[in-house]
Amino acid sequence: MRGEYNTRQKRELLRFLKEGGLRHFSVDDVVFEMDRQGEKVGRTTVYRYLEQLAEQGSVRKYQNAQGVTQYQHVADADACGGHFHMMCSRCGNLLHVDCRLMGELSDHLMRDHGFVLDPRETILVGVCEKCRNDGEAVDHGPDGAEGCHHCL
Amino acid sequence: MRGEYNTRQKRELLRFLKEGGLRHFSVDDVVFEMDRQGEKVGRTTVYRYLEQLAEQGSVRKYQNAQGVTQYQHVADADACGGHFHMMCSRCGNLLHVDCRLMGELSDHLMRDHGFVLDPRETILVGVCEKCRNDGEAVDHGPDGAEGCHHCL
DNA sequence: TTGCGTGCAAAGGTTTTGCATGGCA
DNA sequence: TGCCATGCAAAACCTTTGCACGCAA
Repeated sequence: MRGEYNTRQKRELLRFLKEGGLRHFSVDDVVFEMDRQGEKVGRTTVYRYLEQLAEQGSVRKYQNAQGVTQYQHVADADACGGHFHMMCSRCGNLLHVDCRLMGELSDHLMRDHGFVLDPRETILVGVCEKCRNDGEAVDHGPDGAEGCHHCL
Repeated sequence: MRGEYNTRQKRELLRFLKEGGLRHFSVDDVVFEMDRQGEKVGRTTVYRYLEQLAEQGSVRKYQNAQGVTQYQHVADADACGGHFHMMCSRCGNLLHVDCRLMGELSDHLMRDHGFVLDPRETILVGVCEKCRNDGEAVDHGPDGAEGCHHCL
């Protein structure tokens, strides 16, 4: 059965994801950055382990604007279950939205359209404030997560 | 300059898209189905022409859950510009949402989060009514577009 | 006739799979 | 010792690019 053995690769991969907070990575990012930290983990192993974590819900998985799979660790399996995400199509960063309004939208779609919205899978796409101001693509730094100051 | 010549491939491709209504296709779907209709069009040409149409706004382009690029023809370039789309993660169908609530959400994200939501790129993911009732994946037929009976 | 459009073939990039080896329990 | 985990190499996919030929204007 899968996930039985406690190996160095699993330990280090999990540590790496935890330390990354809510950052999102491609498989390449993970391989490259872990290598930089002196932890060699095979690309295949990264794919397989992230897939496994995704199935059990402790990482989320989505496609970025370029069609490359991105992964994000959610410490608590429910940490990102209650809110939504916005992705900036310019810089690719993921922002977290925890609005009453999103709940209302969910309720409405369910009640009036019979559609059960999945916050884990849905990503709102647009252009973030910084990119809009800069007028060009920029990297917002390690995370890009921001609290909403106007609704919860 | 691009788009100058009126070729058989362009004509047929456009006809095919128009006849498809709001269906969404992968490049493979287009090549395969057109071939079945007796219209041979090279895969490369399909890629190039769809890309061209996407740039000028008459087809929308997005990644499905498996990371394969999907295209959808929007007869009028603005036909799908003002509203949002929901995709059922079970059957893959795209539904159209034209709610006041989505407008409110846009306004709020803009005003309070500085985020400019793009209706063309954003796809709400969840499970549609039919799949929820069926309890399993089904194909809802050629389109799947539905009007909203409760808000505009 | 000119030069855009087409499509084959090849390259590019990402992800999956086969298989022999390594290492946990 | 038994069996899962790992990682190399190769395959499988999807998409883009190079290039010679075809065809619209």
